[in-house]
Amino acid sequence: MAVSNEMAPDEPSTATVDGVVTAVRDGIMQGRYAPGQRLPEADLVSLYQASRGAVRTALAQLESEGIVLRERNRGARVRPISLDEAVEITEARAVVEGLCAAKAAQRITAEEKKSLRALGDELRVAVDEGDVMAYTRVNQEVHRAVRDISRHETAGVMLDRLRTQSVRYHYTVALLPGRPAVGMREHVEVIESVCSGDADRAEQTMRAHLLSVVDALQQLDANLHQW
Amino acid sequence: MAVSNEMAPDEPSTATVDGVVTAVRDGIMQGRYAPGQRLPEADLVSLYQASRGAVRTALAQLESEGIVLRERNRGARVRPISLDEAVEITEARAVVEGLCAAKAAQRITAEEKKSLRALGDELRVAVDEGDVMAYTRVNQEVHRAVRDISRHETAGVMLDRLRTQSVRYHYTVALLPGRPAVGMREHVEVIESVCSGDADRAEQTMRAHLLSVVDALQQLDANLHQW
DNA sequence: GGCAACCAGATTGTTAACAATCTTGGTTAC
DNA sequence: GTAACCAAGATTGTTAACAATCTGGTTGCC
Repeated sequence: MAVSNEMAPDEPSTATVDGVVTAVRDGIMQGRYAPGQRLPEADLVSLYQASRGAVRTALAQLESEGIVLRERNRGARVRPISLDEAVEITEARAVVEGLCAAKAAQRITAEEKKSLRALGDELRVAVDEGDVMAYTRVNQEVHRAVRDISRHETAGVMLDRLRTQSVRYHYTVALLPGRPAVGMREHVEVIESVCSGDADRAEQTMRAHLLSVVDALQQLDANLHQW
Repeated sequence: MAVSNEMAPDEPSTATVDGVVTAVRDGIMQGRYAPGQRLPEADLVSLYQASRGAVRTALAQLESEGIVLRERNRGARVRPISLDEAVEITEARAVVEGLCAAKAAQRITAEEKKSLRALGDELRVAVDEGDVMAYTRVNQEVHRAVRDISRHETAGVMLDRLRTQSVRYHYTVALLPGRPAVGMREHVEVIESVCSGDADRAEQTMRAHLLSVVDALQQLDANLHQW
C-alpha cells in the first residue's frame, strides 16, 4: 500500500466528495503526502470511509486544480512541482496580487485599514522573536487580507489555485538566512501603500515583494545546484 | 428535453469523457448552448453516445472550469457570466497577458517576429475590408501568439480558463462602432513593442489594450441600462 | 547469464441497477 | 378562488459488480 495509516493519520471517518478533496488537498499542502507519492483509490476509500465514486470524483477535481497527476490505468499521484514551475507560479502571483493590491487600495475601508495594520504589527513581533512558523502564517494572512479587501472574485479564485500549488516552497524560502527580515519590510510597505489608497504604488510594492520571492527561489535553486 | 437535437446538431457519435468536455465547452463558447440553459445528463448521453459516468465526469470538469453550474439533485446548467464578471475577467487578463507580453519580448526569436508581424498585416486587411468575423479571429490569434511566444506555461493555463469564460462577450465588443479600428491600432502597438524586445513597454501596451476592452465593456453596460 | 513471453495480482475504467431528491400537475379543503 | 398538499414522473446521487489494463515476477529458451 502506498498510502498507509502511519503516513497520513488524519480525518479518520466519514467523508463525501468534498471531504476527500479537502482532506487530500490539505495533506498535500501540509506535506503529509510527498511529491510523486501514489494515491491508490482503494487506500483513500478505506482511509476516509468514502465510496469509490466519491474518491474518483475527488481525484478528478484535484487533477483540475493542478496538484494531482493522473494517468490512464495507472492511477493518481501527487504532482511534483519543479523549482522552475514555482518561479512561474510566483511570477503569475506577482501580477495578479498586484491587481488585488491596486483594487484593495481603492476599496479599503477604515475598519479594514485597522485590521491590516494590526497584521503588520504581528509580523514585526514574529520576526523580532525569530518565530519562523508564526512569520509564515501571518505572511499568508496578509496576502489573504489584501485579496479579500480587493473584492475581486476572479483574481481570488486564481490565487487560490496558485497558492495550493506552491505552498510547499513557502516554508523553504522562509528558512533562507535573513529572509524573514526582508519579507517583513516588504510586507509593511505593501500594507502602508494599500492603506494610503495609492493604487499604483500598492501594485508596485506588491509586485516588487513577490519578485523578491522569485529571486529568493532562484537563490535556492543556485544553492541546490551547488551541492 | 432542455437539449434538443435541433439546438445542438453536432458531434453525433461516440465520445469519451474528454470528447464530451470539448463538445460541450465548444457549444458554450460558440453560443449554441445559451446561458442558464439546463444540461440534463440523459440528454448529453444520447446526444454524444457516451456513458452516464463519462457525462458526469465531464460535467464535474466543466464546473471546475467555471463555465457550468451544478446544484445538488438539480442538475447542471450553463453558467451565466454577468457583465461585471466579464469586466473582472478582462482585468485579470490584462495583468496576466501583460506578463506574457513582457516575457515574449524577452524570448521572441527572429522567426516568431516575422509571423507575429504577418498577423498584424492580416489584422489591417480585415479592418480595411470591414470583415468583423476575420477581425475577431485574427484578434484571438495575436493574443494566442503572444501567449505561445512567452513560453510561460502557468500563465498560459490561466489564460485558457479566462478565455473560455468570457469569449461570449468578444463578439459583442467587436460590434461596437469604431471598435475594430481602435483594437487594430492597439494590437499593432503590442506587436511592435513585443518585437522590439522592450519588456516593460510590451507589458504596458498589452495592459493598455485590455483595459481599453474593459472600457468598451462598461460602455456596453451603459448602453444596456439606457434601454 | 540474459532475454522474451507469460501469468497472477493489483489497480483503474465502465456499466447497470437501485436509492434519494426534486419538480410538476392535479386535487382537496377552506 | 386560493393555498396547502400529495402523488407521479423526471432527474440526479450512490453503490456494487464486471471488464480492461498495467506491474512485477517467474519460467522457459537461447
